[in-house]
Amino acid sequence: MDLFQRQHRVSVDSFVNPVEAQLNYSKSLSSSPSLDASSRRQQTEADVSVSLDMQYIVGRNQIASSCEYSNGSFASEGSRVPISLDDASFEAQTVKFEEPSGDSITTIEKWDTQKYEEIENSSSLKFLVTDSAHYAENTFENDNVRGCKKADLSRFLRKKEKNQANKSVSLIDNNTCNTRGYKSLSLLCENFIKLYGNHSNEEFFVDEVAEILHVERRRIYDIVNVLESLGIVVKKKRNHYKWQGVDRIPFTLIALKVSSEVENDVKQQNTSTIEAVDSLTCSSDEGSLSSQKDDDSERETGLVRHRNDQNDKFLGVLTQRFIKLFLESSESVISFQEIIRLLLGEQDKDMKSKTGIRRLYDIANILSALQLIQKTQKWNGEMAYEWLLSEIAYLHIFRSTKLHEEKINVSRKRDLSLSKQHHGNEEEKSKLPRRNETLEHCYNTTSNLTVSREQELKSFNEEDEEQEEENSAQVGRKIEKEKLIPNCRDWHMDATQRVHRLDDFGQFANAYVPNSFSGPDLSSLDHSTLQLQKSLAEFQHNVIRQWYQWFEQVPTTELIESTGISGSVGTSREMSRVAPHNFLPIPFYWSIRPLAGIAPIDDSSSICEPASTYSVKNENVEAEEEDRQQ
DNA sequence: CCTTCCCGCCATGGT
DNA sequence: ACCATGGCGGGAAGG
Repeated sequence: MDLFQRQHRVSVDSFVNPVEAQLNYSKSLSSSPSLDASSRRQQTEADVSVSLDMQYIVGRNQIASSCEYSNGSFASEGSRVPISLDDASFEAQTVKFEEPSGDSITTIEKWDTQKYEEIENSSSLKFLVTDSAHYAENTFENDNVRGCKKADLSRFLRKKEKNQANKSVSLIDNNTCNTRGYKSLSLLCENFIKLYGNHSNEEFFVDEVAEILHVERRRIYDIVNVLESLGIVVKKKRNHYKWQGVDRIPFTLIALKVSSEVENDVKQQNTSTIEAVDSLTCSSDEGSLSSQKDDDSERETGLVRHRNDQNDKFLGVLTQRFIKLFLESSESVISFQEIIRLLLGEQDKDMKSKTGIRRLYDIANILSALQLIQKTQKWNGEMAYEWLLSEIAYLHIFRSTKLHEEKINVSRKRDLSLSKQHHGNEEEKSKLPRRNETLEHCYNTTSNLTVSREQELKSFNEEDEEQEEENSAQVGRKIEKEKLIPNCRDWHMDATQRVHRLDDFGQFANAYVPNSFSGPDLSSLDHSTLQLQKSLAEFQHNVIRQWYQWFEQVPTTELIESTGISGSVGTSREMSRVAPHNFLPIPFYWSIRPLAGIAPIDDSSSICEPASTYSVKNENVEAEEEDRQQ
């Protein structure tokens, strides 16, 4: 039992790869105690000690542990210990906790709360008993109460008959629905997402959705506005939206990240890229040059209103800025007060910004329903929100290919458990310059897109071959991987039964740039914007490739489910809604369907999805072709 | 009491 | 003129 109280050393850059870190951690438990465990976040200190004194049951197959760094900061889900279920069905819960060596530590049956508490009291292991139980309860038994069955509801959507309506009403419990919690925006958003999930291209009408979800139309707008700013839905026309799918999120995030990088660049030095930048971040009017000053003056005020013609939905803009905050920050946890200050400015924060704060609550609730953020607390007790998506995703984006490959090679040649501290420090120092470099690369590639793409693909294939030649053991590993991928999927599908949202990152989607960057009318875009969009797509393609490589070199002895639960704080309701997908590192998920991901963007035939999904892209291509013809 | 944030009024602007 | 949108803030529910 005291196994978990041991202090473990954590090397700085082991955040790179959660699976790897996981394995290292497993090794460290089973063999030598001084091996690297993981910290998911970069720490400035050389190492930090982690005490694994708290364990959270976060799902069916695992416990998440939280760890406390020696510098006082607190991070969760740093390491995970796998547990196994005797029975496959969740109802017959006999849970066996085992340490990685395989010895069973404890067995608990039936989610017996008392037993949990006994153990919790008698040992250093701490379980979030009630929350886990609650979690299980809610995802199964209460599914009909809290959730909406997609089949029933969409049938209702089609027929729209009164009888069907009654049936649908029964899905939503009438007695529990009265409390405030059951009317929350986040829950509503959850249901909304459950309703459409990743069924891209499905179209819906605001009034219908409102009817289905039993809310006022006004609430739908709240959600839709946020979803739209994330690219999940697109407005077609009045009262008419199209569901693009939750799998747009990664791309929107990438785009946001890129745009904030660009903004930072502009702030620092006024380079010649300014026009391009302007057209990327704002709507692309003809006055891209002249409209530069008032932007700055507005920025001081705090309440930045982008003078986007019809796109200036305050909630949407605020949402994007909200997210950018996390994408820019080196911390994953930002206190709510800080968010208020950063987004709403100082202001007489008594009455006036009350409205803004209300909106921030709205946004935060919706985003947490999307599993992008989660409510937590800082050590000083301050209410804060935590960004839930793994940071690796974004770090990898801005890592230059060369260095990345170098690193892969290095790590491939030596044991993964070796310390990489020096390497990590170097990386830390050269981080900023490389970002710019990458951006430049991003721009430069636009000039010769098709060629560079060919080259890239070619070089990628070559690399692939090289990799196989390089190490014959690699082949075996690869085969193992082949087996593994379906397993991942199985797990994935299996988990879907518990958490519907897991399924939401559906088919791989192509590059997408949200409206707020491109402006609604793609055909009217100027040349540089198109170029930028293409380069973005190129960029994403590159990222995907890198991720694929990353996955390639992960030693695949065993994959461990990752999780979203992290904080020790939070109401049980919130905990109950935590779903793993957010922590499924995006690349990990993507790697399930690598071929789709690697498909060249301009070759729509090789993409597994119907071309209609890529309306943005297609329009883009069309516009481009028009350009050429003229 | 303070924090959170649901509700719905009503101005605005598209059809 | 109609009505879909969505900014906005009162004030209720939760802690």
